[in-house]
Amino acid sequence: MKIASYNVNGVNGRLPVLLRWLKEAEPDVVCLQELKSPEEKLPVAAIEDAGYGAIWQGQKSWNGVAILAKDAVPVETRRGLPGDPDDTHSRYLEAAVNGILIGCLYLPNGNPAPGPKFDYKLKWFDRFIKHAKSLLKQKVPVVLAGDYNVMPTDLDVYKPESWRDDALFRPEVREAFQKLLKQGWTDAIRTLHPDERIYTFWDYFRNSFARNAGLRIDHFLLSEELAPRLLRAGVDKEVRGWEKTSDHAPTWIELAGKPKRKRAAKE
DNA sequence: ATGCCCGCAGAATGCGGA
Repeated sequence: MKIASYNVNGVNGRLPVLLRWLKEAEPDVVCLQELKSPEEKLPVAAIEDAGYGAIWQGQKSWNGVAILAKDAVPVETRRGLPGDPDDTHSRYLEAAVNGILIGCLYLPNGNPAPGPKFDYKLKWFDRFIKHAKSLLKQKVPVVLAGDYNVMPTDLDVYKPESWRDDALFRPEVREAFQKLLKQGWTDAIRTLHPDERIYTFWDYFRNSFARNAGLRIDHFLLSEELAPRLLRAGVDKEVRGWEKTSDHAPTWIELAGKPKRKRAAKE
């Protein structure tokens, strides 16, 4: 079973890239972030035609998350993080698919730091940590997948020195990430590739992708019930080189155990 | 120290991204 996460940076402008990647990569579950689309403009039919059931949390202009499931409809368990009824950002969706609880998140960027946006990031992170703990207590297979906007260690940044004061790398957010791991979550990519430089994002400036000046900010955290099933993890880096592509590349994990699929309609 | 390159909203630039 293959579960992917992809910050598409505008789901409508990116639809050809997304559809091509879905066809080539054939993920069973996909967490999307940064849809940047109001509810009424979400490309629901195109995703269904590609063979995916989906649940969506859109928002005009910014944010937005979705969970896609091949030949299945995700069973929604939560929409939005608990802890702040005034939070209007579309950044968290949760659903059960094939016996796995999927949390799809788009953690706030937080720049410039310090400032109100960084404060919002830290508060959101704190709410996320609390919710993650409540999920662990359920003792079920859980994956928290998405754009965390955090590089956990120096190994996750092409040039750590120049990112020290950035909202994605400041000590407060790296500590928050470590706090999550200490609850018992497994960072899937880093666990399988402990010493490898792996990036999931290359910004549009400065010819970053050609220079491989990247960041690892898209992560999969696995609960203790799910971690033993982890087989492989990787980044579909070539997608970052396509025309009209996102600044993130699709990132994925493979778990032991096939999803129950409906039989194909034709041979 | 700032812009670079992008998408979006919506009609020009401003905002947000990371």
